[in-house]
Amino acid sequence: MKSTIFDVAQRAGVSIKTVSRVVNREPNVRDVTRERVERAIDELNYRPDQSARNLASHRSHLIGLVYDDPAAYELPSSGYIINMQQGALRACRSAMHELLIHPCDFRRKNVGNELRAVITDARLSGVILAAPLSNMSRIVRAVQATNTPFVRLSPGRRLRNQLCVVTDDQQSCQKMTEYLAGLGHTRIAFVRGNQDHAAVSNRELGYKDGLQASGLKFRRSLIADGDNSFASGEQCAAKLLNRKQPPTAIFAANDDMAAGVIRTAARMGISVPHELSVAGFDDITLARQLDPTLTTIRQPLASMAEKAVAMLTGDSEQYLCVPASLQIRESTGKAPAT
Amino acid sequence: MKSTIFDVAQRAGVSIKTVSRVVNREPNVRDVTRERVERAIDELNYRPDQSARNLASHRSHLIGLVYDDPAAYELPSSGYIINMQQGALRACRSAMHELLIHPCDFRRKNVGNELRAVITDARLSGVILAAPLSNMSRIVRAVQATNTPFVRLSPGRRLRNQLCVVTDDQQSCQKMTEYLAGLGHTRIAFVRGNQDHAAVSNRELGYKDGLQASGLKFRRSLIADGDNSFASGEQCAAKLLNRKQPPTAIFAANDDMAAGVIRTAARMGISVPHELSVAGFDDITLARQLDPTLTTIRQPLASMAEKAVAMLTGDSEQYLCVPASLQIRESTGKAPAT
DNA sequence: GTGAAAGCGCTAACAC
DNA sequence: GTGTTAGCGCTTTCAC
Repeated sequence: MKSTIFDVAQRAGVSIKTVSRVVNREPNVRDVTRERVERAIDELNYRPDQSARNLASHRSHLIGLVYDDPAAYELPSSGYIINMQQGALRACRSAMHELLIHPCDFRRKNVGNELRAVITDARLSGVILAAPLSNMSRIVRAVQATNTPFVRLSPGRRLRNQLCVVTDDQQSCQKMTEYLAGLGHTRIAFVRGNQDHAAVSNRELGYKDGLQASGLKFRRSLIADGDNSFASGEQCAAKLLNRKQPPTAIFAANDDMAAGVIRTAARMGISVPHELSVAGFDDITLARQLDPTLTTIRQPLASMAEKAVAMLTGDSEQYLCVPASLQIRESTGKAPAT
Repeated sequence: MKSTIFDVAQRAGVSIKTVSRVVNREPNVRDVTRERVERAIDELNYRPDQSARNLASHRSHLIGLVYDDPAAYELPSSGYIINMQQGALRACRSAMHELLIHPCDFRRKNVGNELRAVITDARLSGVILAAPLSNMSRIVRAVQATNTPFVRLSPGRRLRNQLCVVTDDQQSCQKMTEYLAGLGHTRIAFVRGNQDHAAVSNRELGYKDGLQASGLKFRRSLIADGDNSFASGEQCAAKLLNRKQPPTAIFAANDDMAAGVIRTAARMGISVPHELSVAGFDDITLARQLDPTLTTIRQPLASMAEKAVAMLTGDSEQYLCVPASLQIRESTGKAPAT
């Protein structure tokens, strides 16, 4: 029924090693021979057995995608994960690898051991560590201990000799801030995200850069502390908008919080964007479903994951930055006339 | 470095076959022997090599989760997928299997062959086919052709001799309709979903059952045709609400469309739930973020996927129905006084 | 209850 | 350029 490398060799009149060479695209095969083998492969509908190949080669052709477990809390970040998966899958397919997903709750005591177990048990040939796990030393060390190549996604800050793929959080946030300033806003507030997530922290730096580049003064009172959740966005908005001198623009470090800001504004009878401009970061699906639709920064997660897989399966790059892009929609507009 | 079954056998003073028996929980091992082997395993930190085990046993310990590729179109169904993945992963872990995800665009010409290739190449030991792929005969046949055990999720209608896991779409929709009728609504509209998706069609049947059970007459004019998308929900709502006798309640076949209904109502200045009640199906994350929060039916996707994996890895059941549950929130209320 | 031996289908190392 | 041979680390079969 299922044909093996022997069947192919026999039919093509060559040795199994030659078949192996053809299958693995190794050199040292004459074109005629190669064609003959390929014909035999087609005729027999031969497909190499992965288990046998893995066993003999000590490699698994499996890439692990490790990310914060969404089951651990209530969060709408599913789009984030799906995007990564899509990018990673795309790259895996073209590199003849498979993808193993591994959501993982960093709050658990034993994550380190569990991670090590998964990686070694499955003999993963590479691991992708998504943010915010990528900036948690406990997690990174566990992966490192397995001696498996790994790349970190948005680790916040770069470490030498470690593969990583990032986006330009800081610069794109500077651009967004400058864009808001360009609309005439002078009191631009910023809603911080969860400080566990290093890349998100970088967004605040970009906000400050943007203020400076626009000749605006940074005011501590225009900063609010959120935790990346919708609810925290609502709370921060309430706090900011109840000030004697409320901001005319609020820039949130992620879209969920920005959505919370819009909701609170609506409840307070503040019209977006006429009285208040709101911007976010991520470009989750919700951004286009909100009313008004949300101006935000699109994080190229799928490309980032794709590049990460490529790093593990061939590309020799060590560090890659995939630029984010401003998505201007309905939630931002000219500053209201005083 | 990495220890093998030989190392364990040597240390325990037994043959490798006995170690194998212990590892695989096979019978015919004396307790003393078993303990001795287990101690050796611990001491050596032995973990069986999956590739070797798969090669020798002709099984892969891999379950494939196949679902409609979200990249194929613009859809916020990521929560749907994440939920399935979570359930499937949970069951895989307890059954010592791994999960391979495989988003797949059924609109492509070659899906059948691609699917066959993935399944046979990876030697999957089982496949889970999510809706709506589970009710597409082209897809089902392709999976069938591989002779790999598979279970269908929400296939719309049951087929004999085929494993499947469903939820009670029809009954829960009847309950929702009865609930709305119980609030005094007499003109309850229904927004149909995509007819490609058989299980979604069953929801309309439940709506009709509910009307009947409540003594209400079915009116063709209170049915609108959506396609599961947010935008189609908006359009259907506009159509329904512009009638001379508009409905006082709209029940949409999924949450995305229900969200579109709420949006349109807001734009038309119709207050939800005071002038209009709105209900959905699925209980996606968005349901709790809408304003007002959405009354809906929670589809137990994670459990369904979990049971599906269990069917493939041990459980001998053929058919399983996991009940859905009403989630009453802010978007439904008493019918307005005439 | 336990063990010996024969593969599983491939890759790696080296010979030719 | 191509073939030979020896494993990879397990499970299976069957003998004891």
